[in-house]
Amino acid sequence: MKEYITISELSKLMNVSVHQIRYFEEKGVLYPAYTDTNQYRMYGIPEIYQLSHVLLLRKLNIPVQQIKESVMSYSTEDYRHLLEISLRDIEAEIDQLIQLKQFIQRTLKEHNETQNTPKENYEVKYVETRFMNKWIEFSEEEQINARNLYEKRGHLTNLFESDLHYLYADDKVTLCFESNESTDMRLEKGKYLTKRFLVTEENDILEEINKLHEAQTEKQYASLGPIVLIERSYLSMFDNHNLIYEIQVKISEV
DNA sequence: ATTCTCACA
DNA sequence: TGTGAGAA
Repeated sequence: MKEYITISELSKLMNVSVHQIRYFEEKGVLYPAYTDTNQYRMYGIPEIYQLSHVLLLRKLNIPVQQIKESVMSYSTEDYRHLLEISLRDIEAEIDQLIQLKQFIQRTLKEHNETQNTPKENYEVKYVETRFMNKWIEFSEEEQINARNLYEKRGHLTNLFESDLHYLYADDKVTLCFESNESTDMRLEKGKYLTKRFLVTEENDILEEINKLHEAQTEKQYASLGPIVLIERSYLSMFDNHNLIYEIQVKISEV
């Protein structure tokens, strides 16, 4: 009898919890070799193999129910198929993680940039063509609230994970987000009068729009398109009281 | 030390 | 799909 081990010994051997071993038994994927007179579960070599088999399939995110089916009735072809499915799932996961990684890197980089340039000055800079997806259109007086966000909700999944673009033109505000594909909306490449600023209250935004108009007329720039207000919403993670904005307008020097 | 059951995430 | 607590 001594060549068999108890459940806690098996759990230490395989680095899993005692609980989990019993759970596998309840689900019908691993049974003890026999149960001792004291009702203790006892396990031998075949059970150790079986447990590693189960654990391996679990690592591939295969549900226990399916492991049970596989143990009972799967052909080698079925197993091939099983692994191919897992491969696809794992690759999808890797893609997601890469996306997350890039998001983190972008955010850290942008945060550094905003930290290193606390200047609140206007500057003229060249900006490449950007494609916009129109999301919501509303009038200047209208406020954004949870309700109309919800009612105009589209297929948008990662709401505040990208920069929100507010385009001010013809007394309308159009809320957009940037896209890679070429859509009907676009912001032309060219020189833009730009400024970064922090906002604590809604009113600050309107103020900044007026200031931009002033700066523009002062320097005699003609505007060649909407005023673009970019909200770095995810950067507010670093500071709950402030949102970072960049305001832009395309200009032609006169 | 191990068993079972129940509640919980 | 597990985990944690409590009683036996």
